[in-house]
Amino acid sequence: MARAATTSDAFNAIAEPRRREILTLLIVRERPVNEIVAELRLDQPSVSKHLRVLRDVGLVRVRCDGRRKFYRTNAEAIRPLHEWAAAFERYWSHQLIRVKERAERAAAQESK
Amino acid sequence: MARAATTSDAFNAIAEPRRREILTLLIVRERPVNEIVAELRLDQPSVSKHLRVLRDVGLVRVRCDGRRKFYRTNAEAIRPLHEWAAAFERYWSHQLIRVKERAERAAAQESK
DNA sequence: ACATTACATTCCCATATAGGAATATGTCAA
DNA sequence: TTGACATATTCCTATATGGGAATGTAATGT
Repeated sequence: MARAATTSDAFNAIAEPRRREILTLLIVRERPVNEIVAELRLDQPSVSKHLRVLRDVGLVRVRCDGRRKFYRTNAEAIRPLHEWAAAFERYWSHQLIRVKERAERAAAQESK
Repeated sequence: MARAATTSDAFNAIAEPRRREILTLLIVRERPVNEIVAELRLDQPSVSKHLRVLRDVGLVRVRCDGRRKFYRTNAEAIRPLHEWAAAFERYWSHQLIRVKERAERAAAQESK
């Protein structure tokens, strides 16, 4: 089998750096497509395709107004990612403590 | 261009569900490959290949002991993901507040 | 009606899988 | 040495891109 589709879930969708940039841009406020194009300096079709992926997994929402479409990030859809990563939080704290302790022991050793 | 390599960064590496399972398993304690195989019921070559990807992006570390290799999750490498997602945290809080307020207004309207 | 603006979709292609099967490499035990 | 055990790598293949170019579609202005 090949790699899972980018639209299979938020984890796959955010693997693409451009899509993360779009999400960061659209969390501040909604924007029409041409503004995203101008801001990120990407081709319009490229932006539309990324937005399609983001929309498919619920990471962005659209509001239509005439011929313009305003997109905005749906923060709620990023929560699962945050929670998955947060489960490791206490471990890196521990690792930092261990690193700190080791450094302190080394410093104490050195000063002898 | 095709999709970025799974080894290009942690975001791409964790897009694969099996790799996330491996990371969750190996955060508790280090384990030799055959234990991962048994625990997750995957083929050994598959596990080795996933571990290779995880190792390339620094998400796991190895300790060799005779013919066995003990892998463990390097929590520190998950931190960037956590921080990226955390930047959206306050927005979903806001969204939740808005949803709550809307629900309350609707309820108030209904009771009239 | 017609040109223009704003987006979306389609086609083509080079590239990177992930899984399965087979094989290679490295280490220990008798 | 030889065989068993533990892990890694290589081949093969179907599939899914992401970028570029071209085209489709819908709404607006004149």
